[in-house]
Amino acid sequence: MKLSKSMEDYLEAVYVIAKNKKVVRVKDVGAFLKVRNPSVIKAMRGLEENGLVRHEHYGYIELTTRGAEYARNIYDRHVLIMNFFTRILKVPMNIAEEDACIIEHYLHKVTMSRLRHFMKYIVEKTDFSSEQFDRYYEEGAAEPK
Amino acid sequence: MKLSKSMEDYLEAVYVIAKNKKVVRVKDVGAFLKVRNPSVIKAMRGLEENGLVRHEHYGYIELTTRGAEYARNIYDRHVLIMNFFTRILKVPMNIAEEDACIIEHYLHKVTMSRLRHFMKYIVEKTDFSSEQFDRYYEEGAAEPK
DNA sequence: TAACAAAGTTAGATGAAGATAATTTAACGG
DNA sequence: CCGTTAAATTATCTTCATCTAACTTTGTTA
Repeated sequence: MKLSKSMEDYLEAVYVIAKNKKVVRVKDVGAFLKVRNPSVIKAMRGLEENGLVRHEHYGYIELTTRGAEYARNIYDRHVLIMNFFTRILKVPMNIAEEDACIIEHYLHKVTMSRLRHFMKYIVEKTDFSSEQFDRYYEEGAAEPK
Repeated sequence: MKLSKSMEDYLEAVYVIAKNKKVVRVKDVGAFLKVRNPSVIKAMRGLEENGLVRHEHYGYIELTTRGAEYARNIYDRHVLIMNFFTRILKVPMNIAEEDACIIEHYLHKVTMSRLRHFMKYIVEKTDFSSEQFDRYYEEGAAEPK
């Protein structure tokens, strides 16, 4: 089963909030994703129909086992992409976060796998240095392409 | 002015088709993007309102100067991302193409700039070898993470 | 314990992006 | 120069993801 980007966002939000807050409420998800409550409700209904969350009427939101698996998968992608952007490319945090939030939903499994290995490889098997690259970038960024 | 992903796709399609075909027609764009003619018409109207294309009734589609600039920008992103995926990560063509088609619309200018410089840096200033990485990947891909 | 505030829910509207079906135009061959 | 066909266009519908406004429930507290 493959969710839409939007539904994946809601699922991931529940996952992330649950990691820090014990219980997850509609308004937490809304605040996290910057959407209104009715949007959250509707999304939770969709996720519930797919057996990914439980949502008690006027109550808490919880991930099912399957939901947690799916969410962890998305979140791992998020972290991997973030690491590539911030540790290798040295993109500023806030920009990396924005970019990761979107493309985490779209990159092919194969691309993710190769990216994961690439990061390991470049650190362990080459003389690449992110600090040196950063200096190189700062010097050359004026005349790009 | 920032177009939606969908509108950028249409604009880029016109640009790419125009590079190989002299004239661009509604059905060419439809075939390229795998959408029906009415969707193309509606999109062209939108691009026209933004001064990015000209579309004669029952006639050809052309980019304006501004449209060509915008389209070239998207296309350059596409090529850059494709190069990263295929030449560095060694992701198979068809997968790289799919991924690039989507994320080209979302990556921040800064991220693109850093990626561009990174590719230059890694090739010119480190001992990274894509062939060697490919071997490393094939050996290690069985036990990921 | 009544009532009030905050959170949740429902109903219904909007806008984007696509589709189908029906109509109109263009253009070419007999 | 007329008719056929392919392409373009219009009108209308669907789905998705959001919103606002109005209502209900819950839980706290005076």
